[in-house]
Amino acid sequence: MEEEENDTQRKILDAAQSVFVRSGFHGARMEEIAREAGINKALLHYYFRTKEHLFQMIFASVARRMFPRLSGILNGEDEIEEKVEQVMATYMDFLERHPNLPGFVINEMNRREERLQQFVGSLGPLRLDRLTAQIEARVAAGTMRPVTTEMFMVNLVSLCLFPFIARPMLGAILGLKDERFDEFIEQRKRELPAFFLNGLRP
Amino acid sequence: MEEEENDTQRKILDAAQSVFVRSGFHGARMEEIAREAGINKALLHYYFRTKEHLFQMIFASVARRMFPRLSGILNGEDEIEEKVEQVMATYMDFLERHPNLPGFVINEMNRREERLQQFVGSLGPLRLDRLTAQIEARVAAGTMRPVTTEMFMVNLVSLCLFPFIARPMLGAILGLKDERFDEFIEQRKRELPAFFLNGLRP
DNA sequence: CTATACTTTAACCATTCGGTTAAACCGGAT
DNA sequence: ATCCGGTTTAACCGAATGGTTAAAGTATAG
Repeated sequence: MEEEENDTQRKILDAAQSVFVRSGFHGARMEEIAREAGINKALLHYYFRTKEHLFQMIFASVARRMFPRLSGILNGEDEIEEKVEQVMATYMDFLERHPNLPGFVINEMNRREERLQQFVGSLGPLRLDRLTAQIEARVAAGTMRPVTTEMFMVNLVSLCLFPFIARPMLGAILGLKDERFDEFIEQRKRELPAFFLNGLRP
Repeated sequence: MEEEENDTQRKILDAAQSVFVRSGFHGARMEEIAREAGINKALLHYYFRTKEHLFQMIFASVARRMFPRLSGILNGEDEIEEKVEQVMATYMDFLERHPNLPGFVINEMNRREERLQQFVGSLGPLRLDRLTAQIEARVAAGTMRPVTTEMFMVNLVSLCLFPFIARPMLGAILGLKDERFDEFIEQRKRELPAFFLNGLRP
């Protein structure tokens, strides 16, 4: 009785995500998805009519997971220092487990404007008023240099996300491959909050 | 007599870069490149035998321009503060003029390992020993918190590059579109060096 | 038993796309 | 006049690919 959302469908979605993320929409082959799901093309189309349709499922699902629980932390009651530490830890832990989701999402968004809507739609509403209030209070008190919430957020996300998006490039330029890269990330997790918070001191 | 490297060839390369950067290797269509160059498919293959061949030209050329003159500045004689300001200014000016080159390069590198070689080959040798010496001196003097040259570089590049790579995403999340985005970047150019340098204070 | 949903097999269609070919055209250099 | 490289036109090829179809097998629930 349709218990657990159907095993085959699950296998298809997993395979599709793997292939789409690895190859992008244009590079992905339906045949490959079928093979990786352990089924055949006919059944694939039986479940998901078109490539476009399947892709949209995957994209929405991946986009939804791109910022895991950060919104809650950022608009919570903790002090800024606490928030920054928690967000960075949470986010980089997540990225270590899913290192190539962001590159996929960002790239597909660059290619087709329509995906923007899907992306926005998949996001919970981003409420940052409490964070903004905290920042403004600090600035007014002179304990933080003037900074907009936008700038704050972009810096935060840049520092977390970029190394994963550009991983092969960093590998090539700085010789950060595999284990070296993992070490690098571990070190980064330790240093980044202090670096970021320090940068905001007046 | 073969004056200026051939006009048609130039037009083809320009069109190819435009299309490849916009659509990626798999998304790009030879027909479209021909059209955008104002010629036809036959002539396109007359100049560049295969899509792969044409792509490699473009990729190498674009990769070569991805870090314009940063190496020279970073290993120069100036003080670190001066270097950081110059690098950020130079780089972000460049990125304002070529906002989508990095996304293209990084993405293609993510898709096919072989491109790493091409990328590395297109880079001048990256010498950072003088910068490293400066950092170490500062750290030893207690005027800078301990940081590796790698971490220094990744932070620097992250903060400059990421907003351009993720431009549509930032547009969607933070409402930074077009003019707003340009303003944002201008503001960023002013604030970023101080933020970065400040982050390294002990 | 039988209806129904799931699954396989295998062939097939239409389109797209990279790439080729052949013929003719054109302009400038010799 | 002729030669030649660049250029166009237009047709064509072959492979890959998204998608369809028909027929048959399997399982399970009623």
